[in-house]
Amino acid sequence: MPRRSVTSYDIAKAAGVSQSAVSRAFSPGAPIAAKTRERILNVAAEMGYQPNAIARSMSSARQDTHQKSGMVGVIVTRLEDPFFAHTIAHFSRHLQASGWHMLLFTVDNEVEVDGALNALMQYKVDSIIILSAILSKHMARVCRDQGTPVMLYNRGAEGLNVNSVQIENHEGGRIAADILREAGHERIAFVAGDPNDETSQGRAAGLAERLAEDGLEVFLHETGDYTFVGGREAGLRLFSRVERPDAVFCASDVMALGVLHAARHDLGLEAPRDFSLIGFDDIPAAAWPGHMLTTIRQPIRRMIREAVDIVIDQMNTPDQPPRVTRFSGALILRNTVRGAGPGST
Amino acid sequence: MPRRSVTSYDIAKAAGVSQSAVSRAFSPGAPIAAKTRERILNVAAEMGYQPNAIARSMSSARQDTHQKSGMVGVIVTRLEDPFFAHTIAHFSRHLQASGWHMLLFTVDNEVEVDGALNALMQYKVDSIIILSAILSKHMARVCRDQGTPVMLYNRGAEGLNVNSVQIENHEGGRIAADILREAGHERIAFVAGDPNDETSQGRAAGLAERLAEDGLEVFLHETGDYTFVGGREAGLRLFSRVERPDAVFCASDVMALGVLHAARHDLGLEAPRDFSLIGFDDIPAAAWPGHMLTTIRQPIRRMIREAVDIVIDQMNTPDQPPRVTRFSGALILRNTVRGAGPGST
DNA sequence: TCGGAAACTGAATGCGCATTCAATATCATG
DNA sequence: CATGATATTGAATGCGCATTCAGTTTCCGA
Repeated sequence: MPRRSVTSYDIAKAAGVSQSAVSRAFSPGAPIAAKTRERILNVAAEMGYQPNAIARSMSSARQDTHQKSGMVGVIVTRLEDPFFAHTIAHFSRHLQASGWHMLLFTVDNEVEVDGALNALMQYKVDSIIILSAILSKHMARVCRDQGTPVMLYNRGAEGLNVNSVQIENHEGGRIAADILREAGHERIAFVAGDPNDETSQGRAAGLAERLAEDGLEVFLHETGDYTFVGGREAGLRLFSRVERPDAVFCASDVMALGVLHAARHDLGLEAPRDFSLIGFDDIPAAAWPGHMLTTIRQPIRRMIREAVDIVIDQMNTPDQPPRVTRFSGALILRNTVRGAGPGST
Repeated sequence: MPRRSVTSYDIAKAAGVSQSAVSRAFSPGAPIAAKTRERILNVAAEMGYQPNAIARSMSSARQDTHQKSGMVGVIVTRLEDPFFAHTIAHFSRHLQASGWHMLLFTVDNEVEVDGALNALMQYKVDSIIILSAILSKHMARVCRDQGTPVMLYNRGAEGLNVNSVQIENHEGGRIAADILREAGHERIAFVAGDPNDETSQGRAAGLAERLAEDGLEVFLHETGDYTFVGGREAGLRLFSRVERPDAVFCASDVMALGVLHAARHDLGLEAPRDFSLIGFDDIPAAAWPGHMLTTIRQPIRRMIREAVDIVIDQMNTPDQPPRVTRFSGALILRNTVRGAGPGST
C-alpha cells in the first residue's frame, strides 16, 4: 500500500499556486505576499502537509557551505550513569529549545566512537558533541575537513584542534585534598574511575600535588570503574586493610556512595566518625538525607549552556577557531568530612 | 569556504566507472562484479567517501512504501530519572545493534509530545517509540496514515490502534498488597507518581482491589511526583500524622527511597521495624546495602527487546496489525517488608 | 496619467543517490 | 564457432524542496 505523503506540489495544486510559492510560504523571510502565504498555510494545514526535512536538507546542499540537516550528533558513554543521564537530558532540552534535533549514539568503549562518528558524518549532522570519550586524531581531521564543528564535553582537546568544555579536574583534586588536610587527615586514599582516563588522572594528580606540598603521598590507589558496585568493592578493599585510610576521595559521587554504603552497612564504619569521604560531580543522590555527601560540584547547567552555545555559534558562522573552556568545581560541604559541616564555613 | 564533500561522482571518476557502479558497490546485493566493487571500495576508502545517508533516504522515496531514513524517533519524558535513563540506554544499544539510529526528543509534559511527533514526521523517521507519554488520537491517526509504526512503551494503547509494551500495573499493585497483607499490615498508604496517569492509577487500583478483598481500604493517598524529593515529602506528611500508616507502597522506587530516607533520617523511623515499604521498578539504587528495598521488578531488558523487535519487524514488513504486550513484574524480596526477607520464601 | 522601481510569482534546475532500462560483455552449450 | 542465456555496466531519471532567473504585477511619485 504505497501511501505517498503529501508534497509541496499537492499543496501547490490545491492552492492554485506554484510549488515555489509553497516552499516560500514555509521559509521565513522568503519573498512572498502575506496573503498568499496565509492561503497556502491554510491549505497545507488542512491537508496535513509538513515540509520534508530530508528533502530540505538535500536541496540546501547546493548552498554556500554544506548541507544543513538540522541535526546535532551526540555520542555518549555510560548513559545509565545518573551523571550522564542528567547531562544528556540538559543537552537535549537546550538543543531542542534552539530548534536543533539530537541524533544519539551510545558507545560502550572508546573504539566504537569512530564508528558512531562515521555514521554521524553520513547523516551530515551539523555538528557533533562527544561526551566523555576520546576522539582520534584521524576523525578530528575528517570532521575539520568536512567543516563539522566538534565539541568534546568532559574531555580535553590537546592537539586535536576542536572545541572542549570541561571541569578543572586537577583543581578539583586540590580542593578535595585541601579540605581533607584541613581536617587533619594523613592517610588519604583515592578511588579512580578508570585509572587510564584523563578525568580520573587529573583529579588524582590534583590530590597528589596538594598532598606533596605537605610531604605526603596518596595513601592508597583503588579503582571503582565509575560505578556504585565498583565503588563499594573498592571501599571494602580499602577498609579491610590492617592500616585503614582515614579519608577517601572518589573520582565520582556514584563511587563515593558505593564506598559509603560499604563502610556503613557492610563494615559498620560511619563517616565522618571513622573516616572522611569526598566525591565529585554532586549528583542528586549525594544530597539525600542518608548520604549528605561532601563533594565537588560540577556546574553542569552552565557547562552545558556554554557547550551548546559554542556549537550553535559555530554552526551559524563556520570556520571559527576552536574554543576551550574550563569550569571550576565548587566544594559542597555536607556531612562526610570531619569537622567540615555545612555550617562550618 | 564551500567545501563540498566527496560524492559518488568523484569516486566514479577516480575509479573510471559510472556513478551507478559506485552506488551499487555500496548496496549489498546489487548486481556488480566482485572485482569492480572491490576496486571502487578501495578508491572510496582512499578518498574518504561515505554515501550520504540523507540523499540515500531521498532517493529511496521513489520505492514501494515510503522513505527509509534509517532513523527511529524516540520521545521521552523525565530522562533524568534513573529508570528512564536506563531504558533509553537499552533502547539506544538495541536499535544501534540492528543498524538503526535514534533521533531523541525530550518533552516536559504531554502536550509537547505532539510537537515532537511533528518534528519526527518531518524527518520521516521509520518508526516512533514513545516512553511514558500519551499519544493523542489525532497524531495516532496521522502516524497510521503515514504508515509509521508507533510503539507506546510503558503506556497502554486503548483505542489508539498502535503498539504497546508495558508492565502489568494492576497486577503489580496486587502483588505488593499481597505481601503487605501477609505481613499483617492494615494501614497501607499509597504514594502515587502523578495521580492522573495510567501507570500510577493501575498500581493503585491493584492495591485497592486486593485490600478490598480483605474488607480494607487504602489507608492514605499521597503524591510524590515520581521524584525522590516528592517521595521524601510524601513520607514526611504520611509519618507526621497522628495515626501513621504501618506500610507504604510507592508507585516507583525513587519515591520509595525518598520515603525511606525521610523516615530514617528525618524521623528516626526504620523499615521494616516501624513500617513496611515497597517500591516499583527495581532500579539499581534499590539494591544498595543501605536501602535493600523490597520492590516489584520490571523486566526491562526483556520489555525493551520486545518493543524493539516489534518495531523493527513492522518497519521491515509494513501494514501489520498493532501488537500489545504486557509483562508481569516480579516481587523482589529485600529488607523493607516485615517478616519477608530475602531468605524467607 | 505614465514611467520606473519594488514586490511578487512561476518555470527551471540541482542537491546525491538508487534504480530502471537498454546495451554490452561474458559464458556455457550444442 | 554460433547462439541464446546470464552477468555487468552506464545513461537517464526522479525523490521533495529551495533557489535562481526572468517575467509580471503593483505601487509611487511626478
